[in-house]
Amino acid sequence: MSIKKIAKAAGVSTATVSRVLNGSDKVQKKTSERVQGIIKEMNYQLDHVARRMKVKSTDSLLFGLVITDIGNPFFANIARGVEEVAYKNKHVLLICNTNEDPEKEKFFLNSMLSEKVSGVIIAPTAGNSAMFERLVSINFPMVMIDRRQKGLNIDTVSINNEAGSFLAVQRLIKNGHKRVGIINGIKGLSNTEERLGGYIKALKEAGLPIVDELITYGNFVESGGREAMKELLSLNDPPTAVFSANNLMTLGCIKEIHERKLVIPDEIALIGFDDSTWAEALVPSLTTVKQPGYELGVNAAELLLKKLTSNSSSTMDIVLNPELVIRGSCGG
Amino acid sequence: MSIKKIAKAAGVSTATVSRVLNGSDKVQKKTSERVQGIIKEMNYQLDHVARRMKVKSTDSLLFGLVITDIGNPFFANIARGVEEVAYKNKHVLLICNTNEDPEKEKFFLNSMLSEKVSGVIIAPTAGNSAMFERLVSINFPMVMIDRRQKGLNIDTVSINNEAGSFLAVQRLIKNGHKRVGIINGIKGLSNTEERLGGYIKALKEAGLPIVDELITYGNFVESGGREAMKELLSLNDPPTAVFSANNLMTLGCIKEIHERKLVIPDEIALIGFDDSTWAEALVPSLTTVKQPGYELGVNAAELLLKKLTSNSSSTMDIVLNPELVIRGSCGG
DNA sequence: ATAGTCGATGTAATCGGTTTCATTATATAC
DNA sequence: GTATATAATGAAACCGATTACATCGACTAT
Repeated sequence: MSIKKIAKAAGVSTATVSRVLNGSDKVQKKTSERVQGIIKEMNYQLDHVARRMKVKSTDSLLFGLVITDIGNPFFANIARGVEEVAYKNKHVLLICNTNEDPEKEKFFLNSMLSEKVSGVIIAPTAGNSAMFERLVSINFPMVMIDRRQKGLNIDTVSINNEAGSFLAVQRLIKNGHKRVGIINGIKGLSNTEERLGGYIKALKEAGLPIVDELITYGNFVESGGREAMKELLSLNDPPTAVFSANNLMTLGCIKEIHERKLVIPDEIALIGFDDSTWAEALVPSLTTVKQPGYELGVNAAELLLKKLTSNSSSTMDIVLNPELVIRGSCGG
Repeated sequence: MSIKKIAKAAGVSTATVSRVLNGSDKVQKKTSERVQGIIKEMNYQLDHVARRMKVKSTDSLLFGLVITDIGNPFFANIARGVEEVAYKNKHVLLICNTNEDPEKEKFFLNSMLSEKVSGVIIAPTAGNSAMFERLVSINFPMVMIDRRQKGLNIDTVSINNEAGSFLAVQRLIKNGHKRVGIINGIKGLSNTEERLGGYIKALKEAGLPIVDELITYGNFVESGGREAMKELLSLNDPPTAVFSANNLMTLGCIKEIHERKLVIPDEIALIGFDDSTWAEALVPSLTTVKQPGYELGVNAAELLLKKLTSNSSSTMDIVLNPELVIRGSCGG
């Protein structure tokens, strides 16, 4: 079923059908109605692939979303937000999951170009800065989320990681802890660095020393959190409180704590980053820094849409504020 | 950068370039190498949109995935599995999230057609059977997951829900419970019905009565589980054990139980459906029926691929077996 | 030397839309 | 009644690939 058949059936040219389809005002009401009738009747559906060949790529009705871990509820929430806005604007989503692998990311970005998406929303890995520079230089519409790449003139939507981390660590200190450990994310990512920044700031503000052995890194998944927790708990003078910079790693922490039969928060206090559905169900319930993932997704999608319609090349950074949700695990 | 420019630069026709691109054997090695050199040099990337217009749609290198709740780790795992197989086969994924809304689902399915995906993997809502029939009748490659539509001749990959539910309820009975409640999913879906089947079977086998008031329904999200739990606990003779048919609803249950300060498993035993990362971290840890979501996704994608290359119209049902992961919440 | 094969390559149609430009029909001005 | 502006529509080029068919040259067989 093509536009040609509709044109023939309606006794008009394909140009007119196309105009009707696109709601052009240059077609007589009578004609338009007749054509629309036939479109309905013949159950015609526009071929987006063909359309995409001619139309400027900003109108392709297709967004790309590249995230690093679809299994992490934080990113799932982002996807929900992006999808919501996309749906409202009749866009459809190409979603890719890099699993923090730069090779996959490169393949996916090339796919996005080759699929002629209008633009992409991406949580970048640390390994493709050259490619990002190239994309920015050809003015490819892109919004970075969750992480930034320094020195890149590009729109970003992120969380104020430093503030979130600061709030958490400050709280632990306020509750009397002097040795606070951190289980941070992947080195080299902006969010990891910012979270470390907040941690340090809170310690400094309280006049506490920055102790190297209390600063550990995981890889954003459960096993990494568990390993880091083992490391911390094996110290001669282990921390009495821990801030874990990602929800999956927090689960790893908790499992290690349970295995060692330590009592939260009396023997070890804990605050996680990124609130989850299950945080409240834990015993004791988990204090977390709540990141507005859904809103982040919504904002990123709206920003991308705006980008596509305006032709200004100016960029902006949207920073969403996290919130400390105080529950039982931090004591106090 | 188009095939035309490459052709000009290499002094050959576009046909030859296309042949080189597709690894056709009818091109001289010398020519092929020269063209490939130029492709590299000019950083040419094939335009999949244009390609998709000519090529049979089974070769479009694009899959659709339609799920009902990307925020549910079960579906996130499925997506991971599908994506893994897709990536290995150089496919890219159009992912849509219906949120159990048939209108959205209809829109998405139409989009998929219009985007000329090779095929789709879908967890159907209950509201579009006419459309599914139409799609099957035009032989549109489709694999249904998690849920089936009765009377539809279509490939499916699902979990043996009845067996899973049976295992759970049987366990609760074995642990001495005589009044076992169920919090089931959305009425009208095959998985919901099958889970009810397993529940009934286990009760019957134990010679226990089927009590209507112990059978409740939620909507697959936390709030629904909580409401259902309230209902059960408000009965004159409340159940001593509950089987909850979905992980998010289980969280709702637990929160309600905590609010009422009931002790799991002594005052109320609990088994959930679908294992989650957090199940083990709860206190007591949560006994669950583990569904192999990732494997389900992998199988669905492989089945779809097979479907596309074979031209047999025969269909199959792949049923994966769940597993009871016994932890603390079921007592015993 | 001629015909017939075969392999490598080119020509041009095609996929299904959009859009520019030309054309026709209608309305308005004088 | 003629000229001109304006509105509605059509013809055809185009997007960037694939591919059926045509062509051409080299080689083999007779």
